[in-house]
Amino acid sequence: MIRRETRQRKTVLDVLRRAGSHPTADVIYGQVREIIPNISKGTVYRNLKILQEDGEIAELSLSGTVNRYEGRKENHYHFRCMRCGDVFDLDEPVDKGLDERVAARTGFEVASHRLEFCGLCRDCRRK
Amino acid sequence: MIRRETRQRKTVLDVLRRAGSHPTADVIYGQVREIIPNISKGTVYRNLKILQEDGEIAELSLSGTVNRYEGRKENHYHFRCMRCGDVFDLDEPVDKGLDERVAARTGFEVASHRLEFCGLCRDCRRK
DNA sequence: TTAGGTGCAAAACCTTTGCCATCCC
DNA sequence: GGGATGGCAAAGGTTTTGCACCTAA
Repeated sequence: MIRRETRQRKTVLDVLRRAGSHPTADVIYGQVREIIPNISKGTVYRNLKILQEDGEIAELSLSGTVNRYEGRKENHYHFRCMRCGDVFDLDEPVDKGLDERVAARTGFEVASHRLEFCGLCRDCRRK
Repeated sequence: MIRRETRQRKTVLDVLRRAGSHPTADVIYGQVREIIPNISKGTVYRNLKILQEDGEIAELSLSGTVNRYEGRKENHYHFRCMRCGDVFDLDEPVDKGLDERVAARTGFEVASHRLEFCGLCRDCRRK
């Protein structure tokens, strides 16, 4: 399947890259609609899926039912505030050897790992 | 709100504790129904939520839309096979100091962390 | 007795899909 | 031209909820 460059797909990617956060599909849809007012939700979902397949973006399946997306490519870790629900990127260094150690110990083929912290963010712990 | 001990809630917890895996709500529903044939799905969902609130069980929000649940209380890590979708518990030692290090670095209050590996399980990598 | 719980069914959500028109290469 | 995409709306699947009836304490 040869990908075609469409305005819709490009805009979805742009919005996500510029977001700097981890928006839900619905939030992305809202922002894209400011640029392409008649874009449909189905198109946003389809393109989010395609961009994932192409490795352009990643789907974050953190807690909760709703998926969130992010545009960064390098692996990094996340912190989710249990009060406000916001998700932050962390600078914590990524342990590159972790995958290999687990692979050696389990016999599984380890492709990647994902580390998520949970607690209260700076703003919420003050309240 | 004072909790009452009902057969339904007790059975949901029992099933999950004995499962040793990470079943979806639907799978739990199926197994509970072998014991209480006329239990409703709503009750299973309600009790899964209550048991979470009480810290008896945990919801795993790994990839995919469907939530999975587990009965273990101590922190431990998971491996998800990207082909068969199964989730395995790992023996990998839990890094107890990790939360504190991140807390010190970020100023967030870190309650816990969750580490998930992704790849191919032993069976699937052979195929 | 009575607040909490259950069953049932409908509603609410999020996401995917089918279809046909449209657009890119 | 022809296959990839988009828009629209309906379908699909999971989870939540309202309500009347129970039931544990």
